[in-house]
Amino acid sequence: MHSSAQLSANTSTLPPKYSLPTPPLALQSYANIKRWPRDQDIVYQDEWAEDLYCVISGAARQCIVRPDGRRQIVDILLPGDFFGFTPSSTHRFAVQAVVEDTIVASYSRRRIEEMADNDPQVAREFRQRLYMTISRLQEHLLVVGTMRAPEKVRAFLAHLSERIPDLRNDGMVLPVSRYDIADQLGLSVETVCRAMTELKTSGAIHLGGPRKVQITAQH
Amino acid sequence: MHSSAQLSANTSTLPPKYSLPTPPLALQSYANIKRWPRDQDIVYQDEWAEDLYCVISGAARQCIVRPDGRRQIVDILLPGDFFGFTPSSTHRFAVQAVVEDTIVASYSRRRIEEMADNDPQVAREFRQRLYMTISRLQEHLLVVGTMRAPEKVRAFLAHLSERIPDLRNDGMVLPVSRYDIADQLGLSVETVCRAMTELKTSGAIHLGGPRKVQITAQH
DNA sequence: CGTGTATTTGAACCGCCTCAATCCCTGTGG
DNA sequence: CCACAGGGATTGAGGCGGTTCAAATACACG
Repeated sequence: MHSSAQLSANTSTLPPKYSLPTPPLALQSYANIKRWPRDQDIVYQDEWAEDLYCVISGAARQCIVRPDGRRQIVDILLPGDFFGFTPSSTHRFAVQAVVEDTIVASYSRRRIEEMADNDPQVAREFRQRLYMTISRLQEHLLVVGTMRAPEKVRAFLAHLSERIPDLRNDGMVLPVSRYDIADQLGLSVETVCRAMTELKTSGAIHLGGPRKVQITAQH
Repeated sequence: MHSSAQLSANTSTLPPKYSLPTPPLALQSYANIKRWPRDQDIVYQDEWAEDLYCVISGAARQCIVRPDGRRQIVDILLPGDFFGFTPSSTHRFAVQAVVEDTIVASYSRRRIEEMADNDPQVAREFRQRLYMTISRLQEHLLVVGTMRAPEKVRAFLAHLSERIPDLRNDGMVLPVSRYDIADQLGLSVETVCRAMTELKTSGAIHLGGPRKVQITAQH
């Protein structure tokens, strides 16, 4: 019954920057696992907020489409990332699978709250996740607010490479399209492309195909 | 001993959008209250993260100064807002008083965590605050990412007016300068000014002095 | 191998930034 | 009481970065 032992032991010692490696085992038995096709809505905009979610594998985007058609991505969600937090009774943002067969665990909000009430350790881990979400958002705000296009893209790639779990020696495979990058950074697709080639030319990154990026150690 | 009764009773019923009206009474006895002069650092960038904070009155900005001198404000903190959350062991961002005599309560992080462990109700309220912080950041990201200057300023004013506690009939008194607005929206001061006069001209807002703004109901 | 989508490149335009100057408001000292 | 100083706010002119529109290329899938 007391499930603390199953938790990844990293609530007092401080975890890596933006994500915890695994979904919380303590909640495993309550998880409702689903597999999602690409571009499918996992959470609809303004949907009633009954569940919380954790990405198991793949990737998702948390975004909103404004009346004028512009889309803003507020967060890219990778394995281990929770989403669905809201102070309101509905989800303000939609969440969509970015890659085919994205696997997501969902948990009854009410049940998670109950578990947190009964097990301080669960509550702690939960808070830890919330801290990381806040940290990620703030860091992203910094990028969107102060940088120019090539810098933005560089920072985006750097942050992503820190968070991507299966990082190969020859670089990473981008889970997202240029459009996704553009919509997250507040740029047009074209500008993202230009920034990308500029970074390649300047030697900041190496491109082995549009989705295969390696960040160069030095400038 | 059991302090739940003192809490503002709004953890299951859902609270207003971005802030809770009062600081949590349950923590009152542990609060370390301080008064801050304008522009003073309440939290230093990269300072060791031992405390959590709650604005009692006045206002504060959470920001960072980049190597190139550009400043980004990631959050404006008003009465009832908590700050100091971080998954790391240091504070990534500085927090400064925006208005003279800003009053801030600080709490030992460790002690708060202990209280949350012992009292589920405290933990719940705490999570609620975290949700609101996330919500505010996401909303802000939306503004910075998708809008153009006048729209940004308009949205900023709208959000602020929803959060400001002492809202007078003839509008609100801006706690922040044009520079603060600029640094939060990723604009230059001049552009903020131009946007401001444009909004005034178009009738979207009414200005009774630089710091006295009234948002017009229509358009 | 063809079709549709993603990515990349080019050219012209526009919004925002920079630089500069002026105005306004407040506080201070003569 | 007024002159002055200083910081915030505003307005103007010119340049640059990013957007938009258009087109070409690369790539994945049937």
